[in-house]
Formats: sequence, structure tokens, C-alpha cells
Amino acid sequence: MRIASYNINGIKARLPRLLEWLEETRPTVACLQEIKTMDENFPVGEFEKVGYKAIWHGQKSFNGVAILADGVEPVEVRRGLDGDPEDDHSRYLEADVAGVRIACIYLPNGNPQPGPKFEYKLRWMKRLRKRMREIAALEVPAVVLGDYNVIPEDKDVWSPPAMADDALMQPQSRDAYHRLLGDGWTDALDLHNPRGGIWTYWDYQAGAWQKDHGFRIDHALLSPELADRLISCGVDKAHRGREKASDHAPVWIELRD
DNA sequence: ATGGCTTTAAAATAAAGA
Repeated sequence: MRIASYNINGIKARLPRLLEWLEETRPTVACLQEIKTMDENFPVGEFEKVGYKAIWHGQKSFNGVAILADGVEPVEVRRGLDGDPEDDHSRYLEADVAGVRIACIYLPNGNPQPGPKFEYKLRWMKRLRKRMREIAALEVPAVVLGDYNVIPEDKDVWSPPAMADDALMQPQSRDAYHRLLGDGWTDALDLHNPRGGIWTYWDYQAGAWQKDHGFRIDHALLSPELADRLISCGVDKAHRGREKASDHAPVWIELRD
């Protein structure tokens, strides 16, 4: 089976591209971030037409996550993270599909830093770690994937100096990410590309795509039970170059059944 | 460059993104 993640930057503007990607690559499960729409406007019928069932957790204007599955309804486990009743952002959705626990995340960006947005990012990462430790304790095949908004190491960015002040690569962001790995989660793309140089995001500005000025912030973290089943993984880079593309490219993992 | 694009919401600008 193939499990993919795609920050689509607006489901309304991206729908033709998204349906095209689903039909061309046919992932078993597709986790979406930044759907940027209220629940009542989620185009579930468009996905049903091409054979996908869906659950979603939206909000007005920004954020929002969804999980699509080929031919089966994802069985929702939870939406949102514990630990902050004030947090009304739609950034977390967890479900079971085909015997795999799947958490779709849209981690806060955190810019500008320092500041309240960066503090929110770090708090959110603590709450995520708590939930991921609970999932790990289940000792089941599990993957937590999505837009982590963290550049894990310098090898994951086209120019470390150019991004030095960005929230995505501050030491606190990186430390929090590496604590997840320390808990036993495996970064699939990093495992298969240890020298780096793999990007999942290219800014719309300054010709970043044309110059290949990107970085890697979309990640799939696997539990030991799922890491054992990893066959291959990759980035659907060509989809970033199409008309009206998202600024992210899809990432995917292929697993033994 | 307190942002060179892009999206959303909504009716001209503003917020958010990374």
C-alpha cells in the first residue's frame, strides 16, 4: 500500500490538480493539509466520484486537514490534540485505515520568531510528542505524516544561511523534531536519502522553483512496526511544476502488505 | 524587502503562509 501526504494550499483552488494527482498516482491513503475551507464546503462528492472516501477537519480561511482512502472509509480515532483548550486551529486528524494507524498533521509555521506564533509552534510540538508517545505505546503499525514545518538538518535546505532566521530551522524546532526520532520514530525520506538534497517545498516567490531553491518540511514518521514494512518512498516533484500548483509537492511511502 | 507570490474571504484590502 501507498500512503501519501500533500499540503495542497487551498482545496478550492487546487481541486483539478488534486484530482489529477489522485488518479495518476492512486495512493491507498492521501493525507491533505491546508484545505483552507469550512467543513460544510469540503468537496467530498468530487472525491467519491474518483473512488475515494474521506474524513476532514476544516475551518474558515486557513489550516484544515483531511484523510482520503481508496474505496474505504477511514475510521476516525481523534481530531485535535489534547493539552490546550484555547487552541481552535484544525491541524490534527487521526484514523485507522487497512490496519495502519495514520495521523495527518499540519504543524504550526511559527514565523515570525521570536514571538507568540513561535511559542505556539513549540507548545504544539510538545503536545504532538505526547500523543505520538501514546500511539507508540500501542505497538501497532503507525505513521504520523504531513507538513511538520521543520527543516530537520542543514542538508535539508538549499541554503542554510538564507533560512537561518526562519522558525522552520531554529534549534528549538529541530530539537523538538529530533526528540520524536529519539522516541523511536523513523523519518522515512531521511532513511532512504541520508545525504539530503531532497525538497518538498519551493516558495512561489523569487523564482525559487526555477532555481530549485527548496527545502524538506513534509515528513512521514514511522513506528517500528511500520518501518519494518517500508519498501520505498519519494516526492512527486513534477507536480510542483504544473500550472496552478501548490507550493508543496506530495510525499509518499510504499509499504509491504 | 515590515516580503518579491498565492490563497482565502469578501468586495478593497488584510491575514497567513514559510
